[in-house]
Amino acid sequence: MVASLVGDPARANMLTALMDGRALTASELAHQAGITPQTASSHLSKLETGGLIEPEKQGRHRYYRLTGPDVAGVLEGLAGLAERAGHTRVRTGPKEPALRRARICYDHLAGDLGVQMLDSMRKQKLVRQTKQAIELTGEGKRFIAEALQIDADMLAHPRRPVCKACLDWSERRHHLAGTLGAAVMNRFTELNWAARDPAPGSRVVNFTRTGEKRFAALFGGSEAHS
Amino acid sequence: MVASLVGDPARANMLTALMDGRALTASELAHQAGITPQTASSHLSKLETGGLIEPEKQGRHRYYRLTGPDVAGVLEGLAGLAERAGHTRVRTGPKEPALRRARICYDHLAGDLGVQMLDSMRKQKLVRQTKQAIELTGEGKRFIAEALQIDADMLAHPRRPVCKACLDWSERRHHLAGTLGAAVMNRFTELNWAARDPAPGSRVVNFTRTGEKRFAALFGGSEAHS
DNA sequence: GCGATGCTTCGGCTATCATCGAACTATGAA
DNA sequence: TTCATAGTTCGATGATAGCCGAAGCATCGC
Repeated sequence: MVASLVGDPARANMLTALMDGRALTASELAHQAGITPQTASSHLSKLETGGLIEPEKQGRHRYYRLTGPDVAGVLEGLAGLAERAGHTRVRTGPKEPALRRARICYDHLAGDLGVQMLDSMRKQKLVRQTKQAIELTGEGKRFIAEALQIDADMLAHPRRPVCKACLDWSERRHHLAGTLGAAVMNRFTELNWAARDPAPGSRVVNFTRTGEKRFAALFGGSEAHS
Repeated sequence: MVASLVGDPARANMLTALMDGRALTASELAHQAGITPQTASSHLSKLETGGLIEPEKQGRHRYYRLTGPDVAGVLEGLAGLAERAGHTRVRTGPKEPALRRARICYDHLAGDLGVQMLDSMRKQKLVRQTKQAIELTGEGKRFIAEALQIDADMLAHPRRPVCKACLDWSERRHHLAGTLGAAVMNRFTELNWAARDPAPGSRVVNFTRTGEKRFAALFGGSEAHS
């Protein structure tokens, strides 16, 4: 059963550490989970046979990453249930509000700001939502090229859609995923508009003052409240 | 942790039994999971404090149901991951293809036919998708009143939207949930168009010959393949 | 009242599984 | 070659938690 894999605290910690989409080595994951390398090795092999993570050998290191965004989606869903149940066990630090405002979901922006961005993009007709998929409009392609210096043609990927709606557990609405979502988040980091919280294992994203302003200029700071 | 609750086989069986949206008594759930009532009682109280199920007392019976469609959604997601991993442990009966074609998700229709129905409703402009929510159009209200004898005004519910998109793990696309989704499925059963598989714990939905024809007439049988 | 049924609580048994120490393999560096 | 680091496998230990028998409350029917 997949759920029992996620059920163990040590494994859950490792998976949470991988939620930001990076690939981490076995010993880094062991450290994150607070267990010895031997124990971690056992857990990692279980997660691998369960299809939740996949390894990549590089020299004498073994990097592990989540097998796909859908895994991250289910993990977010579980976190949402825990949240809803007032399941306030440990781990409820003071960073909770920050986590709701902006955080990494696999490799793209989630939380209040993530939802706001996708809303604004729809309102500005930069994207068009057909069925469950999202499509970039011509105007949208121009927009990301000019405002964010992202070439829409570079976003094609064999195993992943360019745009995708990902359900946000804290906002219960969609934010932007897919290669575009990842590229936008990446751009924000490069432009020094935002940065991942340096605390190990944290998924919080901190915006700089200028980043906050630019973001508001592009995607509406205060007007779009609903 | 919520995942550890779902991780235990006995509890997973009980939750699976509740996925069709019915409320079952404690002893029925114990039987489904193949355990004694004492053990089941322990499990049920854990699931309750975990916020996954909620009880309703009725005479000397205690009926349990899932606390909401979002719980069913996460369970579907987990099932999807298990499916994707080729996680073919036990329980992979011959009813697999039938399960992909039509099954109960919480209380509404899922699977191939469920996705096809929502697609067709969008194409016929019976519903309008704004953001993550779905709305019934005026034409849609006329349609369900005439074709299915469902009064749109009767669908209001304090804790639940009328229409909602629910992600389908086998099709990876949305099907119709919410009170309308439940009402439609209910109507199909009443009209003898479809029936839940009699096998205990099964989520398969079997369509009758006439049901299949009527469904195709309303929601497109072969034309809408993509 | 009495018995029967549905469900829960308590206590003890047992098995599973996470954990770590120690030893082994493999890659990289000197 | 020799040493160091990254990772794995093996074996033993220990704690958690599922499980059931027995007993205790409720509710229903007579």
